[in-house]
Amino acid sequence: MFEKVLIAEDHESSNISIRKSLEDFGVAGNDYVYYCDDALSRISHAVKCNSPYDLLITDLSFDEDDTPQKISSGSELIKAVKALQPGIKVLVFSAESKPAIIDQLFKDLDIDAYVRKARRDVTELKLAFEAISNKKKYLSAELRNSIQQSNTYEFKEYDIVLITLLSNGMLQKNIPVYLKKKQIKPFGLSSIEKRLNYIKEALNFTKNEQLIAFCKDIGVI
Amino acid sequence: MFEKVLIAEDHESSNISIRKSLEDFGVAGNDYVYYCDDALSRISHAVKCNSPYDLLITDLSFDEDDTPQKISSGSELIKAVKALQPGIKVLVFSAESKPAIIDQLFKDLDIDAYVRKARRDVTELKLAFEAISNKKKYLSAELRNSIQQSNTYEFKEYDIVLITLLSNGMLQKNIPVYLKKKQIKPFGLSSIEKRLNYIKEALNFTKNEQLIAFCKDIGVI
DNA sequence: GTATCGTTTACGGTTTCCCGTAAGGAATTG
DNA sequence: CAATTCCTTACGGGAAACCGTAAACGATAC
Repeated sequence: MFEKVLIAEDHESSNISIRKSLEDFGVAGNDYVYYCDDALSRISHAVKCNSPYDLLITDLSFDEDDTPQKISSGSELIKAVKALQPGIKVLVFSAESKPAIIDQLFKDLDIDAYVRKARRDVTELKLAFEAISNKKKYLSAELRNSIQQSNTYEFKEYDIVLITLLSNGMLQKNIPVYLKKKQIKPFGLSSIEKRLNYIKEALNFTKNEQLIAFCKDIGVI
Repeated sequence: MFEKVLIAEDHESSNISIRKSLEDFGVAGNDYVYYCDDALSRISHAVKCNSPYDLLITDLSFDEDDTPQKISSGSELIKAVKALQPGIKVLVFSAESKPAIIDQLFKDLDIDAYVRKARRDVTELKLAFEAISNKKKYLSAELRNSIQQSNTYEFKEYDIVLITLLSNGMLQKNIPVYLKKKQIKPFGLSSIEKRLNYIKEALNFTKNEQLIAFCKDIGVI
């Protein structure tokens, strides 16, 4: 069972529900914050006071507002927190449904549970608490499946540059001069054509328009 | 003040928070459902019993699951509900942030308030309750701005068809046969080229890629 | 009927894109 | 220092898109 839990969630409504499900689960000592920076300083302070948190519950995306933040996303927060307190358990609670992104959380950030904001999310939160307190990981069967099936193309930074330029209306034949100016290699028109072709082939697309639409959908541009 | 409120929201966590903010606002009589079909039958029943709901609070997107639904989205639900009970007030509570979509809700479905699931959403919910009970509409200043900015060009249905086809990878020169088959006029290649040119000119774009990116951003495709 | 106006379609020249092939360069290996 | 391999760039022919102009069509008015 957890003694101290920290909730980092910017949406008031979600924040309330997380707190409520923690209470239902029998966890009394929980704190909540609406900003990543606040979360990190709480963790840091708790570690210094020798009363560290057992569990961090965090969203992935945090809205920007008039309070500028050093840390602006859940994954950055997790990275920073684990640097301070490697043993802390982490539960991510987010609306994100893209398999590739969720997969990375477990692999790169070694999180302990992922619960998607969805139909039975509160029920799942409790299952996740249960699992973590038994030193297990938690991911719903549904999401586990979609991760296995997902074999999306992994966009490199170079790809994003090209696609962004196209989406800004630059003529393909003018991209070489831009890349040369920015010292991005390769800058030959042929290389650019080849790369775009390669991407489209990998995704089974034929036209740039399709690619742009796809990238907008999955959020890489 | 409202006497009877119905909440249609599939996410357990959001559902809980909406109920809580209604209570805080002093509304005792609220019902909640997790499916659109349930919502419609509740409304229908209440109308028949001569004790109709004053307010419907609904999400826009509902996850599919193993319980197949006739109505699968909030906007369909609103349409069906208004057919039964034209006078009912409607508050949409959703994570959707695309200006075009939110704008349509007010214009086409004549909703009374839109609150985005975001940082201070519970506070906004209460402001929206307040506004509606004073027979006013509610939309946050932030969203009002983004709607004004994105409304530089009004997309017709024909435009959407063309842009969607392009974003699906169809060659421009093949669009005429498609339109002819679907009996959409005009279908001449020249007309298509002219129309696309007209749209791009209006938005100050030069390339299709730019147009696709823009439409994805504001949510018309 | 014919004149007029606006819209739709057809056509042709130019530009851009697409795509295969080959040449140039750098790093690696024997 | 060749030989190789891999990556980058150059080139050229053909396809598609772009763009202006003119012809065809349809509705309306006279």
